[in-house]
Amino acid sequence: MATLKDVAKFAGVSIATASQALNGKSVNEKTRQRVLECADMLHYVPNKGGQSLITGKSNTILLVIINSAKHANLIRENTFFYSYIMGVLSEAQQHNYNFHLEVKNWEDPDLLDFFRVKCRDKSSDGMIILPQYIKNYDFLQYFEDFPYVILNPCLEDPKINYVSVEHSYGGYIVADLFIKKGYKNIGVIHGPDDHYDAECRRNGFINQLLKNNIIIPQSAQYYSDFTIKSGYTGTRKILLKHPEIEAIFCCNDFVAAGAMQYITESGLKIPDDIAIVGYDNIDIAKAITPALTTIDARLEEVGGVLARILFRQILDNESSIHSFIRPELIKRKSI
Amino acid sequence: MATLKDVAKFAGVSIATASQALNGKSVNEKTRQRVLECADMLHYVPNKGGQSLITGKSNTILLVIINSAKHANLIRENTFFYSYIMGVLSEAQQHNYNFHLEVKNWEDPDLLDFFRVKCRDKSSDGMIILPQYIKNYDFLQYFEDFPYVILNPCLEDPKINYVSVEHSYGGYIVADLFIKKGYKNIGVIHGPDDHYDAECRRNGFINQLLKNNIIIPQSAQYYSDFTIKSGYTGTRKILLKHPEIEAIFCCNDFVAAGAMQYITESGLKIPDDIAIVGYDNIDIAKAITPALTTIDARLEEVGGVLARILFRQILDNESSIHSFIRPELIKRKSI
DNA sequence: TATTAAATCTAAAACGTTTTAGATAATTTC
DNA sequence: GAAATTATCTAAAACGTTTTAGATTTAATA
Repeated sequence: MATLKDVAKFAGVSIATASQALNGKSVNEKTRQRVLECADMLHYVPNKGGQSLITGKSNTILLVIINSAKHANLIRENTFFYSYIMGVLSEAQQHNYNFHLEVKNWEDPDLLDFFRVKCRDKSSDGMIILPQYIKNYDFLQYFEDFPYVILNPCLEDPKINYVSVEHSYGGYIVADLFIKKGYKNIGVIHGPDDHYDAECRRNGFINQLLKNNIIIPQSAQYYSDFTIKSGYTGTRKILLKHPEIEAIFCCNDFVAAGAMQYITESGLKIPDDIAIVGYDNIDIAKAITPALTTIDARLEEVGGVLARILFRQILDNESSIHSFIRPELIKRKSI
Repeated sequence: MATLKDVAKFAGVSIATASQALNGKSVNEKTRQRVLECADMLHYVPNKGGQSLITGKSNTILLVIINSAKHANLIRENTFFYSYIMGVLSEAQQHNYNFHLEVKNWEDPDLLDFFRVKCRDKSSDGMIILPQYIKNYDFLQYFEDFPYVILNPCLEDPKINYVSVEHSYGGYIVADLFIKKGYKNIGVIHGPDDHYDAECRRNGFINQLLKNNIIIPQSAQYYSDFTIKSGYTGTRKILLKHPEIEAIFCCNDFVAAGAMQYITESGLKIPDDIAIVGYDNIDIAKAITPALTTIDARLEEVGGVLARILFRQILDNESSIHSFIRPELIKRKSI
């Protein structure tokens, strides 16, 4: 495999000149052409390791998804991560950066070590962290000057870099929609109680109802694990006890799909008998019948924003960057 | 940031000894302990660039999805890629390898160059290629000894490394199922005509029907672009002309979802009035009502197999590896 | 033409590892 | 106790770049 040395020798110049010619530094135009020709002829491609060693840059960004082992399937089955990934990836490609992906568990005994290493081994220039099921942020101790950004951290410390999707606002929108529609008998299927984003949705939703003097009894609330199945069983549980229910807010679109399966099987009509609202707006929301009214968590956009914030740190040396994104209602046919 | 030199100095040994101590080579156990302690104390982490430069390895594998610009949304919206990704990623992590992802288009003017560079810049040790909408395999010219594996190449050249999912068999299964159920009036919504996998399904399906003297008129066949929408319009087009149709084979689960939307809206019952079979077995298949009978393309498993074949090249220096995977029927409620 | 300024090039250092061949020290063997 | 063996260590080279400071050549000025 040809190296810069070979190219230089072939072109009859020094290594330094060859390097400069290839990197657009000032050299005589005639020699530049000669070097470029030789590089081409020898199929020269710069060695990334060599470049990285001297520049200290890898031209790579790293996306880390941290999951809870208790909910292992969340990552594999919940394709909304795919949207984040595409958002980040496309931004990375626009910056001519490589994209590196890792999935870790909070329970991994080497989790802290993972971060320690990744912040120091120069394999990436910055890190985007998607923490599911918050445990703690001990790992931040290793970051020092290493660029990073966290999605929806549960502590909004002004010093850390983060993007916050205002899920409590998302919950608020749904509550407001229910109120406007005049629903009084309402059910809700929450996310897992240790899932921060789900907690925000829950609070936004419940509080707005409270303000309008609507209280949902505990027996009309169910804590799901975000899966279709738990949406199904949750809905059954609620409806058996509360046949009067007119509308159900589901913490995500999978749960909504499960809810709709149960409701349809029971011979009830959506939205006439029971209205359903989901959350996230993943592809499933468009696929099911009737098409699901849901809250668009703007997943791909969030991925892009995360990446851009990271690049502001990497390229412009900014710090303490925060960004807030409001989810929005997507009206379809289920309410 | 501490380097090996620092660790060595601190421990009072040479750089060589420090390196050997850290890499489990034979050194006196007492000095090893000393070196490890110092490394720890200084927060030492080996620099990847330096390592890669000398070893020629990056401990990284690269997954490249090649799409057609004409069908740009396929990648972003069709989350079955997510399953491939998870399959590859988890295998990579088990080998302690990093995972890089790229999405390219056949139309990218720099596509060839991309491969030329990636095969030579030492940023990865091998490449998995998922070509959608086959154009050609010119890029293989750059691979020489660079480890790679292709999913479903349209040319099954014994010299190249590939995994072949027998989609024609998948098509065959569905045809057989329809025949066993006694359906005579059958509709089919194909994938795009320039999509190789879709072509295989089509042929397997059509041929098996032919063998049983069933011919589907052109007006009961529709070429979709794999989206929900085209499933919807395709189904409408077919059913308006052929109200007698009893079953429809959809080229993927999105299309099946669209088909089901139209059918349900028309007041028809699935599967009583019309049976539907999808393809892929992505999450949507479980989410829609009734749950979709479909062909499991074993996406995550395929990702794992691809990665393992790549590692056989990287680690064991094997070559010309082929693997064949049979899709299988998943019976649910739509037939 | 001599002097100065600008353009062009290069030698050498540096980045942080791993590995090899050999030096030194410790241990075993007879 | 000397010779042979083994264990332990190190100096130096190598990997392939980029960058810096200065050397050389060329062009511009007076």
